[in-house]
Amino acid sequence: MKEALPREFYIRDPKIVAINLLGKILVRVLDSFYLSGMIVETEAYYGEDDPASRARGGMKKYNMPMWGEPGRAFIYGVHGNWLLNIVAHEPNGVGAVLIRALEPLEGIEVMAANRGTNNIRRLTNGPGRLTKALKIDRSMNYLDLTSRNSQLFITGGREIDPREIGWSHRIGVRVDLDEKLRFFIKGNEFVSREDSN
DNA sequence: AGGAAGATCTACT
DNA sequence: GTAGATCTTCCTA
Repeated sequence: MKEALPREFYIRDPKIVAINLLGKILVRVLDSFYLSGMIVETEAYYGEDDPASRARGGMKKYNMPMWGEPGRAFIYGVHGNWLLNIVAHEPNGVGAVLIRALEPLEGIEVMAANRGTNNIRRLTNGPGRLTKALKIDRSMNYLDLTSRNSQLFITGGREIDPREIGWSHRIGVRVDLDEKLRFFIKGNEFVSREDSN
């Protein structure tokens, strides 16, 4: 199996990281077997100047990872769901990328059991759904995703042609930035929702 | 101590 | 398409 993506991958503008994470593989090591899926939908979040970011309002105990080391997990809860982000920013910056949807690859039966459904398309096509399918919760906060020794890491997947990528405003936020910061693989059936450019 | 908001999900019509 | 459940965290007192 391939190596984990190196730390340098995440030491860039969150928007660049969000786009480049499309097509990569998220791997969850559970007991002695693997659950994995290809990342098909992401969103970029910035620092205190981003009204939709959890960094808005300054550093708190729960959002500290956004100021921390790129390539680590940032996990927090909304509406009773855990959401998985990857810390991503330029040196001395603040930011993270939300993983919004996966295309399931390995361990589909286990994911189905974790989710309590046999509908493959609904296994991991949303930020709260994929964390449940892969058994990701707050205990994995700030875990290093650049190490193959971690229970959660990211490896290279397939190359995505820029023309395969669609984008839209971020979903579920009340006040968004002018720039469209949600990215997805066009036509992929595991994207949470298809939107126009 | 209590209330409200929020990067969501499910079930139902 | 809409309503209600959900639960962590923050803000105010």
